[in-house]
Amino acid sequence: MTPSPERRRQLLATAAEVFAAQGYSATTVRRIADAAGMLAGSLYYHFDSKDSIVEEILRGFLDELWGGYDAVLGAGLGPRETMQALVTESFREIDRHGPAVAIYQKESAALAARERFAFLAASQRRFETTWLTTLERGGAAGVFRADLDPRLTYRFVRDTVWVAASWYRPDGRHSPEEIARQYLAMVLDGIAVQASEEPDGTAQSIAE
Amino acid sequence: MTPSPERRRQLLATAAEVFAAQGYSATTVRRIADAAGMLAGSLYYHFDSKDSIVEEILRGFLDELWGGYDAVLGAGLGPRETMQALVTESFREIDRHGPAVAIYQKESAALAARERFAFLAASQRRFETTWLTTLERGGAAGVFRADLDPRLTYRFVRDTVWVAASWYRPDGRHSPEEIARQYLAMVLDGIAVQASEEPDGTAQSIAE
Amino acid sequence: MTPSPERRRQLLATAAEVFAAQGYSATTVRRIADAAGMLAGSLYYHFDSKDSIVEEILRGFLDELWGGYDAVLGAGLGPRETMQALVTESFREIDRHGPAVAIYQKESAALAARERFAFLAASQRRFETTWLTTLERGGAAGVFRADLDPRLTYRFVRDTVWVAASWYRPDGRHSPEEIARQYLAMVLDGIAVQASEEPDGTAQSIAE
Amino acid sequence: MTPSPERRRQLLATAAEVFAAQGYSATTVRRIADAAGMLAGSLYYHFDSKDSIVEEILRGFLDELWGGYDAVLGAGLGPRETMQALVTESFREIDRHGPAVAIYQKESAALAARERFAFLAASQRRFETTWLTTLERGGAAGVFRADLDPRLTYRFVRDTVWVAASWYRPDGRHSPEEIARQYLAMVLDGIAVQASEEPDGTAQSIAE
DNA sequence: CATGAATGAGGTTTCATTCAT
DNA sequence: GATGAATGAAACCTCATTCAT
Repeated sequence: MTPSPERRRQLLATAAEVFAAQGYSATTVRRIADAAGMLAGSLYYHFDSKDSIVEEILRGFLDELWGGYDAVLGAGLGPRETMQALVTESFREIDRHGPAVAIYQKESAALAARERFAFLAASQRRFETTWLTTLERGGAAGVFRADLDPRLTYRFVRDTVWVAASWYRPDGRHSPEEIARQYLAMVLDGIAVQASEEPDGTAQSIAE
Repeated sequence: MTPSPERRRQLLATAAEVFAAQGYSATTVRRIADAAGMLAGSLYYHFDSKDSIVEEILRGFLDELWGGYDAVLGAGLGPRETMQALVTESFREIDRHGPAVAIYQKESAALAARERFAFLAASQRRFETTWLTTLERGGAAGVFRADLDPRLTYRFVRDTVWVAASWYRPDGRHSPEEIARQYLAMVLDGIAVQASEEPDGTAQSIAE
Repeated sequence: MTPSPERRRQLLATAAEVFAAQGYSATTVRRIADAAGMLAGSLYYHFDSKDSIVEEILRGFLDELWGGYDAVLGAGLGPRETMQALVTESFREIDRHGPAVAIYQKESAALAARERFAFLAASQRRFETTWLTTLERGGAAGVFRADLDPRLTYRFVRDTVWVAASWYRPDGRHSPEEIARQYLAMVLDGIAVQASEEPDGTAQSIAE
Repeated sequence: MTPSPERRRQLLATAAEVFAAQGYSATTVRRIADAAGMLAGSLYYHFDSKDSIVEEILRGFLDELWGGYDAVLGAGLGPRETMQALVTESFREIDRHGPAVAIYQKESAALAARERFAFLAASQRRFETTWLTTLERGGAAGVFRADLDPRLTYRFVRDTVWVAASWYRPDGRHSPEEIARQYLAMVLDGIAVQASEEPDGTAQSIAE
């Protein structure tokens, strides 16, 4: 009836929600099965193990994300535009796969230590390189402040964006692009009123 | 239960480190005991349960933090100065009790749902009120931008600060006050070069 | 249940090989299905259960074996010739249904305790009677040594023959009759050089 | 009270009996625990896994056995005496650790395929070398028949001895040395009356 | 204070079996 | 005849917790 890959995707989505809500380790395989309307053992018809479920969730997320990032990085944009595009891309990913991003944010530090999840560590290194390069290019070009440690800035931007996955709800009133715009406004220009600033007053409340 | 509060504090510190590194649920009581150089069962001479260990860690953290926050809030500062003081206070707490903050950041969402940890939810509500009030005072006073949704800004600031606990190392080259200063520079003024800005070039690299 | 007895026989042969190689309990129904090129569930079109598969394998083996044994026992041979004929018959069975014999050898002790496999215990009793009678007839007739406990000799002969199923390969260089001949040479006359012996030098290497 | 290594040995002995009786795979960890008077989970205080239990049983058996074998092989005996000593040693091992030998006999073929049990395969190769060398020495010296394939003889002797572990009971009427003597009488001189033979009539019934 | 040994609940996983298609 | 998906029982194992010593 429903073709197999579709069922798999449903189950992965269900599992991702539970993992995101309870934490990977605190989530029992039975809770996932409950949420999917089946018995715990039945999950093993579709997946090898609990580990393989998160692995598939995280790989799917990273593959898609890097697809978007690579497109941005290959577009030959300036540093500020690159940053804007990367952040927008990230919020789109949060919009589409919020639970996967939340899992990534909360669990990858602990998981990355395990051989099976070495790809997480690899991806983290690529993130760092990507962002540092962009920030340093911006520093050299005079569009990003020179008085900030780029590694500190990198962590600031990285965490600030991903942590949004823990509260973002895709059914809110604003598109991911709109949220990205407001986030970028804060990250780039700060929340304080600047001497030269001309507030445009367009920002509105974002539903939780 | 026992006469030696110093041993207790050592054990709590050890437990906090393990919890912070592995996650609460993924940490076994035996791992804590290993790290403390004793057998798992021996921990129960000092503590009632695993839950009571995190509880004590988190209560200790929150008590200390609110001590500092209340002092700031009672000092009659302006919104910008209040914000600066709160963020500085937070980094001091990260400096002193990094693992506790990391646990709070990662686990409190899941724990808060349980009766025993209702104090976490209460504290979260107090956080929200405190920050929203400060941000709104700042908005009314014209020191914080009016074009940003305060609830979005609140989450942005909150996450941005606490998440630092996951990478901050107390043995780094900079004092928590210095890190707070740089963080505030980013949050308040952004990472982009502003038209009116006079970079002072004092920021330096912060060791991980 | 089904019209194709040939398919059934194929499946039984496949199952017997897997059981012989891995042991009955350690063999999963899925492994058998894999070896047969189908899914586990599909086996249940042909057989009622895993138990019924071994049962059929073992019954088939014992029926055929007793057919041969009964022919020998009814032929009115002397004890030494009876023994030679029984051993030869056994090696023919090993040749034709090696895996079934190996299963019988390894699993029948454990299976025989179960009601369903009572026929194994019955067959074992018949074996014992048959061999003991033959050996005792031979003792009385002076063709078998009188200084050996017949029950010990029985076990010696029985195990010595059946255990060969675990290494015998039907594609070796020697016919089962030839192997039986050499085995009988050892069992009857020993491996030591006898004072009166006239070695004929005909024995050759037997392929594994 | 009872010191730890002693408890361990008790548990291993209990486990060995159950494994020998039911087969490794068919034995549940709970059955072992039942036999030991504890709960299944409690076994894991003493052992890492079911696998590690058999491993320890088999290693213990092989270590002890090779201790005895090496002493024999280093004694500079002739081939016939070497064979007699090895068989006697084997029956002593069956006497002391019957269940371990039975497990070895029934399970080692299947287990040896697994990395963890590679030591079984190694030991099997050493067995083969040891026996083949002895048999060939005997063939060259004219004490073992030259008309038999040594590899066939090797299997015959090997199986014939070990398989006795499946019926031997240490509380029987005969010492292991006495059983070895009778077994050697059969293996060396056969069960048939030889032309030159002088039966001494000393052999008696051996209780099962 | 700490250990060694155990408990008991529950977790992940396996597996024979069923059944609609 | 076979598949795909699921069931349910039971397997192995983990782990917080207890307690006599």
